[in-house]
Parts: sequence; C-alpha cells; structure tokens
Amino acid sequence: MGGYTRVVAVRARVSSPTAHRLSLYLRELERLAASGRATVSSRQLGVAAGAAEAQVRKDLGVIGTAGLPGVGYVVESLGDAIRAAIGVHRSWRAVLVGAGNIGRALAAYRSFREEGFEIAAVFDADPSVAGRRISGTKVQPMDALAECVRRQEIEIGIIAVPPESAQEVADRLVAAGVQGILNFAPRRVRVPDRVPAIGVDFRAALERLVLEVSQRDEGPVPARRRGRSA
Amino acid sequence: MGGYTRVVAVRARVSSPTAHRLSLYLRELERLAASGRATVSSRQLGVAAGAAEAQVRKDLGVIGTAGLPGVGYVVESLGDAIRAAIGVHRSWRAVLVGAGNIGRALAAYRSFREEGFEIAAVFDADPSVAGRRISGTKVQPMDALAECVRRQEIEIGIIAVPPESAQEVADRLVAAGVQGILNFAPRRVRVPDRVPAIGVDFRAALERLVLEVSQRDEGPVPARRRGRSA
DNA sequence: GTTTGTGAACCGTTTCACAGCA
DNA sequence: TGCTGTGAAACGGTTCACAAAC
Repeated sequence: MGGYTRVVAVRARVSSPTAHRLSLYLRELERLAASGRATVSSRQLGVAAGAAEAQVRKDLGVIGTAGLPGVGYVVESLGDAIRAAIGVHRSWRAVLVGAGNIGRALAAYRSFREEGFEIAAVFDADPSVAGRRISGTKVQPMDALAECVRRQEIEIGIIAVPPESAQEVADRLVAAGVQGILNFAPRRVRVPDRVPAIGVDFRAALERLVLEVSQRDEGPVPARRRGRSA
Repeated sequence: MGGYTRVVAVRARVSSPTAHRLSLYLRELERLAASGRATVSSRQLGVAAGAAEAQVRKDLGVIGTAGLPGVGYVVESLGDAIRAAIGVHRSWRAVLVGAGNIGRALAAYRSFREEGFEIAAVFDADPSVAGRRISGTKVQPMDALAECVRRQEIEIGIIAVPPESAQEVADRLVAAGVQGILNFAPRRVRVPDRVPAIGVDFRAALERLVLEVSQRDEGPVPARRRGRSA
C-alpha cells in the first residue's frame, strides 16, 4: 500500500474482470431498486452476476463502498457508487461512423440512451447514404467528422463499418480528438495508448461459442489431467 | 489408463483467453493468405493479436500445431488447424429470435455467413412482424420455434430480443434442443451446464470503455509499462 | 443468527530465458 | 542467424476461511 491514509476518494485501479462484474451488479441493483428492495447481500449480487460472494465483496471493496455486516449493502447508494466508479454518472457524447445495418441498430439502441450515452452525429463514407436520417439524426459525409468532434466536444467514437475500413476510421477518430473508441468491426484497430479502444466482435463471440459447443460434444472431459496426454 | 505415450490426437482443452486469441490469429492468417504470404512468425501473429510472441507459441502448441524453427508457421495449414480446433471448419445451423433492429443487422451480417454460420430461420414474438421477410427469410411466430429446431436440426440459438424477454427465449431455445446460445440482450441468461451461452453485451462494453476513459483522464497513472503499441 | 472485510492459499495464465533445430 | 518449443519463475485474479460487526 502506498502510504496514503485512505480517506474519501476511490482512486483505486479497477481491473478488467472487476469492471465487467460491476456492470452486472449494476443491472441487478437497478432491478432491485425498481422492485423497492432496500438492501442486498453479496450472495445475491453474486448469483445475479455469476460470481462467488467473496468475489463480490472484493470488487465492492475496490471501489470503496462498505456494507453493513449482518445486513448487506444499501441498494441505492451502492448503485450510485458503482455508477460513479465506472463513469456512467454523467452523460457522454458520441459519434457513430457507419450507417449500415449495425450502425442503424446502434443508433436506435435503447440501453445506450438510458445510460446517458448520446449519439450526437452519424457519419458514412458512402455519399449516397449521407443526407438520409437514421433515428432522427442526419447522416453526414466523412469530411465533416473532424470539425464535428471538435465543435461538439465529442468524447467517444463508435466504429460500425466493414473491417477493411475500420483502421482508417479509427485513425480519423483519434486525429479528431475522441477519448475512446467502441469498435464493432471484426478487426483489431491500433490506437495510441492514451485512447482506449474496446472491441465488440460478433465473429469472435461466435467462434468462442462454437468452440465450447464442440468441446462439450466430444469429450465428456476426463476429470483430472496431469502431465501426460491420455 | 494413463502412463502410455499417446501421440496423435489434439484433444487438448483450450482455455478461454487462448480461444479468443486463436480467433485473432485466424483473422491475420486470412489476411496473409489473401496476400500470398506462405509463412508467419509467432512475432508477427503476436503483433496482430496484441500478444507476446511466447504466448503465441504456447497457444499454437495447445492445438497441436508445430512450426519450423528458423522459418515460422505455414500460413495455410496453420489456418486449417485453428479452424479445426475452434470448430469453424464445418458449417453451423442457427435460428435467430428477435427481428428488431439488432436482429435484422445480424441476419445481414456478412462475417457470419463467411464463417459457415447459416441462419436458417427467424422468429419474433410480435405477430405483426411475423410474415415479413428479413434478409430473405420469412419471420415466423414463436410457436413454430420448437418444431423448427427439431426438424431442421438447429444447433445454435441467437437471442436478439429486449432484456425483459431474454430469459424466456433462452428457456425455449434450450427446451427445443439447441446446443449453444449467442445472447445479444444486455442480460445474463441462466442455462443448464450442458448448453454454453456466450453474451455479447453492448452496454457492458460501453461501460468498460467509459471506465477506461475516466481512468485515463484523472490518474496520470503510475505508468509501468513496457512494450509498445502505436 | 447473518453478513461483511480481508489475509492467505490456490490456481491458471503470462512472461522469461534458453536449449535445440533449420 | 532466426525462430520454435518449453521448463521455470512471476504475476494477478479467485477462492477459502475466519474474525469482527450487526
């Protein structure tokens, strides 16, 4: 430990698996809040997120929240704490690049808006698409991207273009000054360290699934396996 | 029983992080194959997938492929080996449930078809949607799901419905006999152990991104980093 | 009784380093 | 020389177990 006496702040580093689970806890908390529950136990959050209860307590410890022994966590304040920790306590401005099938689906995606995530503008390289409206936003040509990002202080770029152009779009978004990228193209994009990029890769997800199905199918899986191939 | 050296099979268990990287290697291999390259080094695959070169060699060792010291791996045969290992060497039949924005985008998704992933039927709970066609497939009412899965020997179910109905759809898919589920609803679904379910959660991805952006912003970050990534 | 917070053990993955081969 | 294959060490995350708090 660093020698700070821990006071108020929650400046702890949140690991990636923890971050993912925090999202899941938040969903459960929202459900509970809607149904009027006042407190939750780590066990219940664990069930909802598929995590062990000790794991839940560790995770919540990381973001600096405390529970009441014998009672659990206060639903409302824990929700606020998680939102603050992952940054969804405020709204974010984004641009969407790519007005194809996926782009249109994202523009209409309910959960984004509910989370304070606003798609301020849509761009597409195809001139025949520019000018049309999707979800009430007019599609603009790529030339307008950089100025739009600067003028409207856009923070997030969403890539929903074919894999061939993903890297180029990423470069333009970074050059325009976005602070983070959400990439829906099945291609890893290279970005500077200061700009985090998270990929949502349908194809990779499908491949993971198919692998698991195959593994389930064939081997009843020899229970223990040490050293030698059997 | 154990103790004998049995050489042939490649029935090794593939861990989840390895599975994900195999997908990425495969993409790079396809690019290389298209551009006529005959061999690759572990280093080059590592750069493409964001992994260390020793990591690449370990991964490829797991699926039983061997490289040539001083030369690398043969692009074509390595591609085949990975495809066989993750199960995309053959085609898979799937049904899509949910003909909303995301469902329609998925039905049209190029990479699925390219990977031998065939969406054999589409279902929707909304009777006013049933009967319409998306991507050339007629949308059917939910009643028809179970029989379709059985009759057409469907292996994979894709969930693209609002979170409120995700669990119910998952239950029906499992009851109908699918072997795996790809879930695009932002809600974890509970399924029996024998049926793997992989979630693709846009909202969670967004939350991870926002967290990273926040962390970059505030903490100058103790910076302990090597390697490069530009 | 219940449930939290946390050090310590555990486990799988990643990285290192180097022998061996082309 | 260039590159693979692989033990061994390092790392980080998860689980365990239990004392403390309600």
